[in-house]
Amino acid sequence: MRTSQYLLSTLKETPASAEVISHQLMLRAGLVRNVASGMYTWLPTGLKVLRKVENIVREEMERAGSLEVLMPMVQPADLWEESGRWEDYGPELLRLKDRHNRSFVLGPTHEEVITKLVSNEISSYKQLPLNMFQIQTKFRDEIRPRFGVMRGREFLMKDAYSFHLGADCLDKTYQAMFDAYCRIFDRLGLDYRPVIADTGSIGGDASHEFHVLADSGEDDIAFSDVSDFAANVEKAEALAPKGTRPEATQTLAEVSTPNVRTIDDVAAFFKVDAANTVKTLLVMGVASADNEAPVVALVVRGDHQLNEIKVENLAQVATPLTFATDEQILATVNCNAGSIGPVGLNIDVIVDRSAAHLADFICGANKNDVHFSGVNWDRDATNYSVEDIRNVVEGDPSPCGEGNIVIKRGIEVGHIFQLGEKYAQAMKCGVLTEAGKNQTLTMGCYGIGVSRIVAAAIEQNHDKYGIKWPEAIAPYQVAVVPMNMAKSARVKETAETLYEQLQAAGIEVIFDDRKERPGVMFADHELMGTPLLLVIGERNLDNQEIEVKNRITGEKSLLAISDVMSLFNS
RNA sequence: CGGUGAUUAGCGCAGCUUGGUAGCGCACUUGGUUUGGGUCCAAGGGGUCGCAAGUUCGAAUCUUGCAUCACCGACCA
Repeated sequence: MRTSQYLLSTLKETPASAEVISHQLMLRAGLVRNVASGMYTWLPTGLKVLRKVENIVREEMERAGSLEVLMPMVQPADLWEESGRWEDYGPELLRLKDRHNRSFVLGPTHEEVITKLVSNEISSYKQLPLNMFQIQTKFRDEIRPRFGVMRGREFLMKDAYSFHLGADCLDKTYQAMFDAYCRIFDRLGLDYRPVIADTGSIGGDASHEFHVLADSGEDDIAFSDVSDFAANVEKAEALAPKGTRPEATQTLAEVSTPNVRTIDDVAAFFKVDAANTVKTLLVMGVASADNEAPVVALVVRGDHQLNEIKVENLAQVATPLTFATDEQILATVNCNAGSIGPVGLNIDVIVDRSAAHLADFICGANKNDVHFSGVNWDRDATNYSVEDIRNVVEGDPSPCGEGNIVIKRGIEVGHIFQLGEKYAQAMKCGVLTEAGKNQTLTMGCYGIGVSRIVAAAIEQNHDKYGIKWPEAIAPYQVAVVPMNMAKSARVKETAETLYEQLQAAGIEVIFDDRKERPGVMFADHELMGTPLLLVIGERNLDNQEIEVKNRITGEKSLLAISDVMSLFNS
């Protein structure tokens, strides 16, 4: 490609709307342009990268035995009513009507369509297992699109769905997909981790997320500093502290604490670490048949955070998690939120494992402006149950039993689920077994955010000059950059010849034939991240040499013109 | 959806307090200059100041409403 015939569209200045580095660089390097909130046009350079990611994903999915299909982006509402998600999905599902006033949705995912397809096409166990994927535009009406294509409303996704007669068969495909995902991210040249995940709203049993590690990531991942263990912080189990609880050494004391409300206040007032205090949160419990919903107390150590997912999974607590209002708090404990404590509470009290391990701690006294010190479980506070209800923090023992927890940020680029029978059951998708009986199928589903990967790759591979593409997804492998070609006939001739040779060899080459100053050309190619620059100038032509510059390492070297093709022999 | 802020040339911004000819830098066009790291000089083109209503002789500027965009929280590839 010649730059003179290309849409380079590089920007010197950073558009103000771009927050994260990948978004800034994608705009500056001319990869994408914003059309509306969360919707982007892919320019030629960006599309080349997107297609490369797509092709790696496609190749590895096919290698793993998945069959490519293409389903419509617009789907009839009937299907969604059948699965129950017309009700469940909420406003993220963009609904529309056609000219006949029939309802449709813009597909945020394709479980309904594929399950319907399989239910129509497959009737015998002999046709199973079956695994199909597509690479297609999805639309989710995100509450808050941000970070460019990282969280767009319209985005390119690879989604795969597998169908099985039983859990064993699903396990095998799940493992095959897990392995395929590892190969995909290996080939893309990304630093990633598979992590144990919450199954979220899609529901189901086993689930792993694949995260690209980057400080700008939106998810917290908990790792073991020793083993391979990695889990989403929401999912990571917080183990009980080792050993038995220390003995009580202090007596219970009531202390007047005017204007001491927050944990920080309490710790400062008593001159203790927040870890020696507990906070007590009141949330709504599950209503029984004849009663209104009761209030339930949750107790965590002052330095810990409540994990809402873990709490919602408790039988006593209402879903979704709802905090008690100030009026309900007053009615229940007769004090303000800042002075609640577990001593003498006559409601359900659920204590986190770490909080339950404390002795001689400090908590609210259920009287305004009063706290207890020297509190001890069983002696002072009784009738409670102990559960894991907090987020893990750095330094906690790893749930795998080896090492301690380290927390890093990740960008979720892939997610695999074992769905179970949820959709197959709702949409009556079954086959006749060997015994001639109808059996509902078990499903798995496997997603990869293709457009998000492009942004994630940049987050992980850039410097102050611009993008440093991993070789596998660079839009061009090499740039031919002639110095002052307009004035030097032999520079021009050498550059043209090299360009033709490289093209003839099937190498993706961009030839900067603009009448620009060298600095402009260098800046543009470094911004766009082309891995290799061939610089042709009068300076080295006397020796029949050109300069080769490696974008990733920054190394420069001289090379005989006759040896240029040897750069690409691999 | 809640909280915050923004909207003036393709991009980045000033002007608004105190109403009176719409400006700067980058980009773009033309000519010259320069040519191994975003040259320099000169001349030019480009704006219903987000939309609507109101106040006023007169509104980018004041008032009200709406829209859009972005940031902080709850959702997800």
